[in-house]
Amino acid sequence: MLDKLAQADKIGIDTETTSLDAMNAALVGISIAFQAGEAVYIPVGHSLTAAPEQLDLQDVLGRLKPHLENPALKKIGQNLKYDQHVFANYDIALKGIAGDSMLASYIIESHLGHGLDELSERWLGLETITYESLCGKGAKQISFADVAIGQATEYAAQDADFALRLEAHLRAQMDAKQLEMYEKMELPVAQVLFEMERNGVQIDRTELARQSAELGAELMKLEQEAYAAAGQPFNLNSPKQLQEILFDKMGIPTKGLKKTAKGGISTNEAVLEQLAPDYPLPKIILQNRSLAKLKSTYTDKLPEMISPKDGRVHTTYAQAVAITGRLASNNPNLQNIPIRTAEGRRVRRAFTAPQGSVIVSADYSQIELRIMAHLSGDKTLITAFQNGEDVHRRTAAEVFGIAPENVSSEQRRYAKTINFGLIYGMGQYGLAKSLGIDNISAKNFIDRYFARYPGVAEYMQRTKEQAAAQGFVETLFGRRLYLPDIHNKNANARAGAERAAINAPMQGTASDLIKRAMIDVSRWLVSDDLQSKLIMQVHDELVLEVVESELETVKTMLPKVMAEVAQGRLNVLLLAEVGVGGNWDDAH
DNA sequence: CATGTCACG
DNA sequence: ACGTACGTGACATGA
Repeated sequence: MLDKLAQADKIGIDTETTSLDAMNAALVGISIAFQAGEAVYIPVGHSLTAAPEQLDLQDVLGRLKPHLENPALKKIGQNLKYDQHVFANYDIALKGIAGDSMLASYIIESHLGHGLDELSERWLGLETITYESLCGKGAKQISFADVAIGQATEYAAQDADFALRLEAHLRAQMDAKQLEMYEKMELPVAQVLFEMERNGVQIDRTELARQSAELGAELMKLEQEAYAAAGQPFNLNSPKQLQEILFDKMGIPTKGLKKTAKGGISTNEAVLEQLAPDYPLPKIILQNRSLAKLKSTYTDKLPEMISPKDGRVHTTYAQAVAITGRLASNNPNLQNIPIRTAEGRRVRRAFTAPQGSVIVSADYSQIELRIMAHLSGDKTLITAFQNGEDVHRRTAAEVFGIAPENVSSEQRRYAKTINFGLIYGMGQYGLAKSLGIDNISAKNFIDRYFARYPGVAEYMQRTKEQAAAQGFVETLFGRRLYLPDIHNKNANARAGAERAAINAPMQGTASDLIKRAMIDVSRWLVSDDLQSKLIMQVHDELVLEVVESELETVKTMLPKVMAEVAQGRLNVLLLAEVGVGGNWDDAH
């Protein structure tokens, strides 16, 4: 096999491990495919009962390392970022990553599944051996290390083989733009994500423990208050029990209250806010919900996720989940850390930089609105951005027919709501609700908006028509977003697809742009030999850990690099705003 | 495993 | 009669 490896210029590769958590996974075996239908499996970590005879792990890795680290030997796999972490756990830097079947599928059909089993069936018509068929599922699942060598070999070798075949097949389906997105955007981004995941972020455990204790005390008080208001104890965290207390026991009228999908009366925030002026319990529940969320999801949970190896938290970025091209973050999700309320925001004080470093955050200013200005070609909107105006104020001035300096704060708020709402395809109903005005006024307001911004109205219309005619819309860089429901005979589903069609090019183009920024920032840090590192991405924001000696350089260069990613492709400027601090809150 | 709820951009 | 602004992930409950 080593002889073959020395001759090969491209291989399929896959690892079998003890865990889905890549940075803590131990190797069980490695499979390598040389061509369609030809692959080997090297067991190195099976239990003795599963594989009585195995080569020595360190010996195997020592012999493979030069090949794995050889950038000239092309590696193809399924979600190679995972395998890259596994190899990195053994001090092997996987090089020459030239293709990834998961990312290839994502480029072609972001709205469908990208699992290897599913792809093999869909594209190659090949039935796969499933992981579950070998290891079972749920509580009774066994470790891959305990799978007998015969079965393990079939399974593992097949995965490397199918990934190799699939990647070639999918690559051949791409047009020139898609191929460019794949090779120049998604594959390089995967490398940046690998680095960011590996870097992790330092979390102050003591700070979170303090907050947990405070929240715990507050929650105890609220619990007692709730029991008193309800006249009996109950589980505040149970929507079912709460519903019984409010609408059966207390007999609160349910007329006009929102229902859940299953037809019960909802106890969500909007409903409780509605009831709060008339009853004490809803207000208590609202406070309880907000604090309980902070405690269970953030202040209690994040410390559990700190790696004992380096005292840092390592998220996993999912690159092929969101149909618009956005990333998603999980285990833990670092893209939904609270910011909107003061109590929630405190969680960010626990995201810290080590001694001698600071947190630097840079976020794109109104990137989706700028993209709307570009895509619609609307002169007024574009001019406002080019002149660095306050766009919401300008919108208010246009729509209310007054001078910008005479716009009241309420008028500006209206304009801001409509500017953002349009990005999501909001209608008069939604606008009326979020502004607290009636439908007719909302309709009026929208009409005036479109009269002042005819380019935007045309864009909305054009996008819907394109979606209906082609079944997909595109981002500025040619990422395709399919809308299967655009011809659904259910009017609600169809309307939903139309709103998605309007939103997708804006959200998707913004995603493309920040992905380019991540690639460029990463290359700049390497080429300028800086120690500063990317540690998080939150859709329109990049967060870095910056050594103090590099702070001035980063403060100057980071927004510059981020603003230049669209060079020549957008008819509006991009602006990135930088903040610095000892923690993520202060960096905002 | 489904449901309801709520955190983010 | 229903739903009504797009895209995500995580938690607690309860069947």
